[in-house]
Amino acid sequence: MTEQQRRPTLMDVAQAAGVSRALVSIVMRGAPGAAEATRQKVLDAARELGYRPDSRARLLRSTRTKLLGLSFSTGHAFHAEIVDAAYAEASAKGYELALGGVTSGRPETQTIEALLDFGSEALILISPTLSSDELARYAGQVPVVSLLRNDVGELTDSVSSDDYEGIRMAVEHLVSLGHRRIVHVDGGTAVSAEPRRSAFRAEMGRRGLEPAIIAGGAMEEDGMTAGKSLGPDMPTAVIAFNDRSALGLIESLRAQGLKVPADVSVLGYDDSQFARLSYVQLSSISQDAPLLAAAAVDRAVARIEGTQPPGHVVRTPHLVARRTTAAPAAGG
Amino acid sequence: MTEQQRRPTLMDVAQAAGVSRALVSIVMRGAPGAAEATRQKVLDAARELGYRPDSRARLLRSTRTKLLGLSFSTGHAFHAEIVDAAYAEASAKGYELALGGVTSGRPETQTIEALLDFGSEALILISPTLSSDELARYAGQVPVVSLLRNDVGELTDSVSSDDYEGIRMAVEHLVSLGHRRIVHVDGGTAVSAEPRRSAFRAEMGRRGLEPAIIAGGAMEEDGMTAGKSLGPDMPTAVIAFNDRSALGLIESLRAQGLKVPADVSVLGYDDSQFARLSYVQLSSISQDAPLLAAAAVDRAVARIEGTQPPGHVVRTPHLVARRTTAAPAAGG
DNA sequence: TCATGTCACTAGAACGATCTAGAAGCGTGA
DNA sequence: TCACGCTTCTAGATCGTTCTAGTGACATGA
Repeated sequence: MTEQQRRPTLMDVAQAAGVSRALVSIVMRGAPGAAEATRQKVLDAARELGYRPDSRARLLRSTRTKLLGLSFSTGHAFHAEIVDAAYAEASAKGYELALGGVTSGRPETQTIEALLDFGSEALILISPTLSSDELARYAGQVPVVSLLRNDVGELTDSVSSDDYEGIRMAVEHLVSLGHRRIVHVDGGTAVSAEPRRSAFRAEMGRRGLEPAIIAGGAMEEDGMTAGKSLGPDMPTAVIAFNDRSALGLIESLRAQGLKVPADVSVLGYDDSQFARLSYVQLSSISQDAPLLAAAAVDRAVARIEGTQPPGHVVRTPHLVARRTTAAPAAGG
Repeated sequence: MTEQQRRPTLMDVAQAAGVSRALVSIVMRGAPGAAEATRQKVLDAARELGYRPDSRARLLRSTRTKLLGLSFSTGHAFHAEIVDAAYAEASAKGYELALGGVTSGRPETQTIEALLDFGSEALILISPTLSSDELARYAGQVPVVSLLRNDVGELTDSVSSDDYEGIRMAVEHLVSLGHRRIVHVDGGTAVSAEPRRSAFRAEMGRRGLEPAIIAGGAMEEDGMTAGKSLGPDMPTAVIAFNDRSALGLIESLRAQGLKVPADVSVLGYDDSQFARLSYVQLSSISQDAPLLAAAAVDRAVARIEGTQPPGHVVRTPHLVARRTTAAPAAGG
């Protein structure tokens, strides 16, 4: 049943239309240099045969691939949002996206190699875990844009959100509501956990408050665990490393019979889809995935097409106040 | 800074090693036909120059690409789990994976075209929404495997989980716990919502029970809404369309002051990562993503390498009983 | 000694597109 | 009439591989 017939080539179309291969190439590319009548004739023949240009051959000849490689972690919902936005921005700029998934069994380097093999003209890496040196090695081959992480050395571009400013806003928000005893459940070894930790320390210190930090992580489980250890000395507000941790934290507080935000305010980070769920309504710091993604794509395209040196773009996050933060109880 | 020097080719390596291009090609492919000493000499030269085979040229010449196209929906965590497993299975079979994301702004056809342009030798589509006819058109070009959906016509392969059996197990589980008043919150227009609906009707009917069905969907919000409409005539158990819906449902029940599973048992579907979260512990029907993914990859590879006709693989799901299902209260 | 086979290697033609250089057709002005 | 420029079209080289068909060297067996 499956007709495994050879797929038509430029040559076939050329013969069908009675012109040369070169002219068919011109028409298919939409390049100038073909009379309108011939153009139509060729297009008709191509449609008739079901011709589809062979990108391998095309790309081999014309060093341009118009392809951006994007690596992301499967399982990070926040990354998925970035992928969405990146698709839109890339296609608006006339580029296609090659996706590479990083999973537990598939290290980042392997994903990057695959993206390069596809012919990516630039790489956009979401929260890369490679060292600056390793990144620099790739950056010698193609422009590399690190997304959500900015300590990547001079040869790699970066587009990130201002972690300090995000935490400052978080502290500011809670303090202005009247909170004084605020705890930060950190991100452990996750990318950008450290800058947030130190930002928290600095901003609390600046206000003369005690910067209590508890070990956490990037997942619900981490928030759960942190929530339990909070027990004896319960603060009036908690800033979680991210939304997923915040969700686990809230769950743990509930289990302890505490109400959010009546007894404890909880602030997330990322403003992910979880935060927006109607039954969660998590107050969160938004890094604005679509904007970041667009900026990263723009940066990659600029590097490909221009001769600009690598640069570091930092965007300011913003606070999205929902239902999990409020003024502390009178006795707090 | 960025040295934009031409990347080395087979020719460069050949000259450096003092042999012919063909021999370098043989060595790089690990093909037989080269003396060990020469092999080493060539490999050294290649390493020295930082040679990396140009996949475009390679693929152009050897019609084989060893590439499987996989389309998935960003935002579906369950799909991400499949992607993970597919990567592992594909690489075990010596294939690379090309990922294509389907988003709201990027229809399935566009994703498929992109995957074909990359040179995919077969397509694996997770829950495709195209009609059988449209799928058949693509199936004329390359083998197409539909994952999680099996009503795809004769020309398209499919790997799916037995929805009837899944629902049967769900009903069986709840009935054996002592439940009689069971409601199914369905998946609305989602893929495989219909087979689950009718399976529920049949299995309840077979037991002489009333098959109550409430309109739902695939997201938390849908479960929330359904949960509210349950109000006046609360059943003792609910089978949700999937885990996300189940989560919303549980949240809605909680808001109504009901305890799960003491007052109402809730059963999910997919056994996704959400179900496994320690604070959720959702009982669920597992479709076993890794197994399904592996089966789909196997099927695709078999179709590529053999001459088998399209086929439909159906796997049996299994029940994972956790903490959200229990015997109904005495008065129930 | 000579056909035969095996092994290591090579020259040159593919693959299917794009690109360069140039040819053909046609109108225009000197 | 001829040179010139413009538009439209074509032949052939080219991209970096793999594949086909072979070549030469050497060993083997009759």
